[in-house]
Amino acid sequence: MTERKKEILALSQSVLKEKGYAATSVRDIAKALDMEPASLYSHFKSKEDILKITCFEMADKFELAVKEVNDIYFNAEEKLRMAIKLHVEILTQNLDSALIFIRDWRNLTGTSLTQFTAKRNVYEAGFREIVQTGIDEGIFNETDKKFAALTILSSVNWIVEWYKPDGNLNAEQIAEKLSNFILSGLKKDINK
Amino acid sequence: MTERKKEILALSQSVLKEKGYAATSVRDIAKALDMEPASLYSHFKSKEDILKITCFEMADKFELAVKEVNDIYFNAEEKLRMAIKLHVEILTQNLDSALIFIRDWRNLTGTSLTQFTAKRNVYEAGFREIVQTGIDEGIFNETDKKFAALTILSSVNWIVEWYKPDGNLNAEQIAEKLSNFILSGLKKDINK
DNA sequence: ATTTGCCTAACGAACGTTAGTTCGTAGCAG
DNA sequence: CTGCTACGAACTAACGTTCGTTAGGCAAAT
Repeated sequence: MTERKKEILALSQSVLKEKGYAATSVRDIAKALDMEPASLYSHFKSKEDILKITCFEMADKFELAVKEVNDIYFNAEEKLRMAIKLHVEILTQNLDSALIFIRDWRNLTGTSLTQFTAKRNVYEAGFREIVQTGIDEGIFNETDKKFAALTILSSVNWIVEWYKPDGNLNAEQIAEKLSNFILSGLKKDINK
Repeated sequence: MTERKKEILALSQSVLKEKGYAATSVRDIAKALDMEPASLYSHFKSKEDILKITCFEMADKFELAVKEVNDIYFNAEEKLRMAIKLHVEILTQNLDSALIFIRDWRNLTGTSLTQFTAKRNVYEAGFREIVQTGIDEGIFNETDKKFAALTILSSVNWIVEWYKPDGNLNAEQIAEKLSNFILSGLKKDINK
């Protein structure tokens, strides 16, 4: 991928995140890039190509992160905290792509869609494995693993909806808050 | 709203939930209804009209629910459990509309968009108030209220992505699992 | 001399929407 | 009960616009 292509991709993503993939036209993207719509096709095969690259780049990052966490040995709590931290870092360092990845992947078609959901399932399975480790170690409540993994991911993913890079919380602080919340919940431990 | 209009609205929603508002054409909807695209305009002013009605009907339901919970006196934990239960019930009883409400509201334009986000803020404020009550009563951890409310709402809303009406969990069971998770987290209380 | 990056021009298809019309039926007057 | 009226709900046809995309050319960089 040439520098120019990366540049155009990044700018395209910042346009796509605004109104969503389906509601954004190739002409919208071109206008933001101050070029003609047709010129985009010197770099990308199609509009969907942009979506595909975006979604798969993000999916790869997440997949890699969760594999990394599950390979290294830690106890389950450390694993989960690390997975959440990496996840939040990926999200906040790629806010535009992340939003598109989370919100617009459904607009993929054909084999791209199939392959994407497969990748996504791998990632979710990685999270479930972490939860399972915790249950095995006896430090997590016995709970529906799938349910827990989905609930964790949903709370983490939602941050793309409200996170502002210039806000008063950085990625690490958000990750820690989230980890505490997910691990210990809202209720005070009165025995502490 | 006539019976026929309700019928058409419901069927339109079941079409819209599939590919999302922006990616669904008036012709898609008409085809599912086995009628001509133009005929839809006997019932709705525009495509956006369908989205508007859907979003505001749902917003009204949620707004009403959280008001109800905050008016009646309970302790904070009961309040939160009740709010989550009502929220899950509304979601699961209106799965199509709920998905559109959560995913597609951004496609609203002009004053509809303004009014919608205002309604949504009212609802979120209601949740924050519940969290605040818990902090005041000393049973919830002191935490960023906004952060907590958003995290709670995100985990609850995500169920529209995976909930299947014929699955092995009904709305009440989901609500209870979610409440337990949100209140106590994943970590076992070893002092119990 | 070839490649790269963008251009102009235009294609056919699909888009949301409107105008005007037809058809069945409910309500009512004779 | 019949005949007239009004209206709701659908139709056909088409509108102007926007869509994603392609073909082919041109100028600068390699």
